[in-house]
Amino acid sequence: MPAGTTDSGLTRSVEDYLKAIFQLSHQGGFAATRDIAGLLDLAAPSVSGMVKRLSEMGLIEHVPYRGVQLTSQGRRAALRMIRRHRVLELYLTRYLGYDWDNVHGEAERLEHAVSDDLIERMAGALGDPRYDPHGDPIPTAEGEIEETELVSVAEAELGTELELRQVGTQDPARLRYFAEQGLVPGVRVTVTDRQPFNGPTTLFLTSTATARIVGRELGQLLWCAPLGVVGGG
Amino acid sequence: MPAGTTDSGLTRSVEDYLKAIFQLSHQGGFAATRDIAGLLDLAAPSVSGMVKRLSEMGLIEHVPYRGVQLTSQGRRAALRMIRRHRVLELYLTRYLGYDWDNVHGEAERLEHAVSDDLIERMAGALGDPRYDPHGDPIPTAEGEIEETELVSVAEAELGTELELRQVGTQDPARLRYFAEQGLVPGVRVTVTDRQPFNGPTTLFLTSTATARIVGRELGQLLWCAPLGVVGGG
DNA sequence: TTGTCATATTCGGTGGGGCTAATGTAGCTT
DNA sequence: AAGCTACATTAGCCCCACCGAATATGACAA
Repeated sequence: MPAGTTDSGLTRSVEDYLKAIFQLSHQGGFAATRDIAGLLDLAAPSVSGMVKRLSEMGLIEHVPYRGVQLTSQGRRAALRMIRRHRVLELYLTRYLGYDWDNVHGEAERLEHAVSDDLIERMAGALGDPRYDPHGDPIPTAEGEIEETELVSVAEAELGTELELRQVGTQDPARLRYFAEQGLVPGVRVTVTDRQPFNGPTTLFLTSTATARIVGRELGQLLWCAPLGVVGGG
Repeated sequence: MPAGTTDSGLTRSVEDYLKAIFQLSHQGGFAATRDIAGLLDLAAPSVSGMVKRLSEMGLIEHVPYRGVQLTSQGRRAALRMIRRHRVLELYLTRYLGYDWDNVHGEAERLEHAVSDDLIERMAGALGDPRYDPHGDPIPTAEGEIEETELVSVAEAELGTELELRQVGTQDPARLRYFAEQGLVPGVRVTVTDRQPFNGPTTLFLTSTATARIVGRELGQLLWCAPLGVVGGG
């Protein structure tokens, strides 16, 4: 293992770039330089420089002025980091008193340092979990990740009963707010109303029989799987 | 926190140097360039360069051609790293199935990445422990470390009953051997014999009533506290 | 005193990864 | 077609932390 590298033989920076690129290329599209820079809080030229190195390493494909895509090798490395991150988040939450709103930063630091061995021990202690505290699927050690078609609360059809699956933010304030509102993965909600012009959505929480009004911005962070239509349209 | 630094505001490298210097300056003496280089597996010029930076940062005092000493600030930072390392070793051993012979490397990687908060959570989960799995004292969060006068098995007087306190190696093979021999912190032993010319020492283990013969090299790794004279001299 | 030798330091160079300022390009608009 | 704007890239620079080669120093021996 050369100096300055982690277990994977990649540097921390490289690992961060790959993770960022993975997150930015949801639908097999290209990740743009400026978006990577935004996500990693770097200047654009730094990204251009790294993009060059990454593509020389065979981890990404670069189409100048268009963006980048992970190669299968790059994707493997990215999924490995995501597994580490999510296993760590769950472990810290389960065993060390972290909450879903403050665990992200700690996992972000540890994900580069822990050995694969330790991650598998943690996963074992957790019973080989499939989801992290935010509901995001944990890739397997073999690099498989569950892909589910989810719909955001802000877009879901009226009258649909949904299961809240993923909360798409790491912002502590928003996460705390969601938790207060009972909007955590696993709860069932029905979309009862939505105001026009990108207005707020009204949800009915099945288990507690209470209503919640969720603005567009937050609604776009709540990802759900449909369970079936409850009320008529 | 500037880029490339850890929680302490120091880089990983700096943290490693400080820890190494602490370990090399047992009795308030100077740590020599070559010894630091040896411990960290670096070339001597690299150490000279870092020594310059560390002394500009006020973390060490450098007497050219003599060596370096930690300042109180440097000592604090070093003890902080040692606390992290030892808390991690104990946590991994207690909760994640590591053994005392394979835990060192993992702790070495994590000690730079974990937050102070996480260390204190681990310490809390462990009940604010005072010793790591090798018997080494864990500095407090405030930077106090227990200093006990210990004597090595290779030097201990004949006829003394001793409590084995610390095992001074991280070498997995030696640690495994010690464990097989029942030579772990906490056991009581009496020195019954020693061959001349730096020969092996014979120990009698109180609890199992068995004898062990320990050569000089290994005997120097086993540190004990005296309990009192048992047999006559 | 003068060598000699081990050790320390200085010098010059490398690579990773970041930055700002300057320049290039794609994709509109007009 | 020309120009504007947003974005990407190149150019030139910095810091960290390492290296080997060359040089300096201290301690001891002859």
